[in-house]
Amino acid sequence: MQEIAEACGLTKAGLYHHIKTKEALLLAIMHYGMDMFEDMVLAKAGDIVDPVARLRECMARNIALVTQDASKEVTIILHEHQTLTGTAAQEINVRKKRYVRFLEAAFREATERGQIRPVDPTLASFSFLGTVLWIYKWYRADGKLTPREVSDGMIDLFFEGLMPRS
Amino acid sequence: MQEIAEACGLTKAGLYHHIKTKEALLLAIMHYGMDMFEDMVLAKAGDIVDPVARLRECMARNIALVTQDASKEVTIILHEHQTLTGTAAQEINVRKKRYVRFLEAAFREATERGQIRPVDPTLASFSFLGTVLWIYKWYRADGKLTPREVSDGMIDLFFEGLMPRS
DNA sequence: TCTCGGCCACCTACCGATCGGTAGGACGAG
DNA sequence: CTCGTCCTACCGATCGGTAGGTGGCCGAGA
Repeated sequence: MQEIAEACGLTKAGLYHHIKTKEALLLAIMHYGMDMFEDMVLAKAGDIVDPVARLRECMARNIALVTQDASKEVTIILHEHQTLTGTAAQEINVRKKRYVRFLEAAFREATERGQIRPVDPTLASFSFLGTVLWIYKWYRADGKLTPREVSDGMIDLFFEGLMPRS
Repeated sequence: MQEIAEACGLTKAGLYHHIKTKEALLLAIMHYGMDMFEDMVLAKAGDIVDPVARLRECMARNIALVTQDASKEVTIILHEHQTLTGTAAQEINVRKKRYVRFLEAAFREATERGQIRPVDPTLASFSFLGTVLWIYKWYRADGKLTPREVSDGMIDLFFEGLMPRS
């Protein structure tokens, strides 16, 4: 809290004038991160009609978010996934679950349209999320891979698969 | 440290008789987790000749490790990935990187043999790891999915892909 | 066989530093 | 004069860690 206050150009007491507790601040940061996510991913990809195209656009935008635009704001949501307690934890979990339901619906729709093999929508969603969100653990902006290379490569792998097309 | 000592049936001073610092204890716990991982995954799957079969066995054993056998010991390595500092961080990073190199080699070998499409081995490895290791964030033993269902479903998705076989 | 010295595991009691948080006032703007 | 912002100065609790002992076990020597 000391360091956060200094970074805001305040003393600790000055910071506590604006927030009630440390956990309330974390909650506000996470809501801010979820806002950014919804603005930059769901709002842009959510109304694409074709479910596979919707999922591809979602993955591209989500990877961009994690690798560049808002890595700090978003990765804190990912890393501190067990930190909040009580109603604060529930608030964020509700917003997270909306994303999972959104992905599940897209996979289900794609299956029904016959665009993809019949797969468990839940497992497909968590596989999608693992591929995309694990990136925050290993990706470094000063590394060999550009955000674009990661994005294109991951999307190709996830949607086109490993096996040679017969 | 207080709680750990009590769980060991010791006082805090008694615990500190056995370890030097809190960080040294975390390092020891992580080495123990890496030992378990290498015993139960690499040692069992490492010498399978066929690279794709090797990767499939690896994924199955890794998912089993995260969902049942050693979730506590292994997930602490995953979650506290930025906690250690200095040489301790290096020690664990070296062991982690060995696993990444092992996966990369398998993907490269599978590509050279023509068993899979030509893909970037690094991206394929991190996609593999994301799928498998993200599980610790969402999987609950008392949930709907059994470890077996997760394992079978994830392996099918990762290796057979989403698209219908043409 | 007895005993004595040393060692090892572990304890009580405590340390300074830092933690999250607050009381009460200063100060500028309207 | 008041209201909202932000400060100085401080709080009790907890943090990681330690000094200095206590008590039991084990091997060596008489």
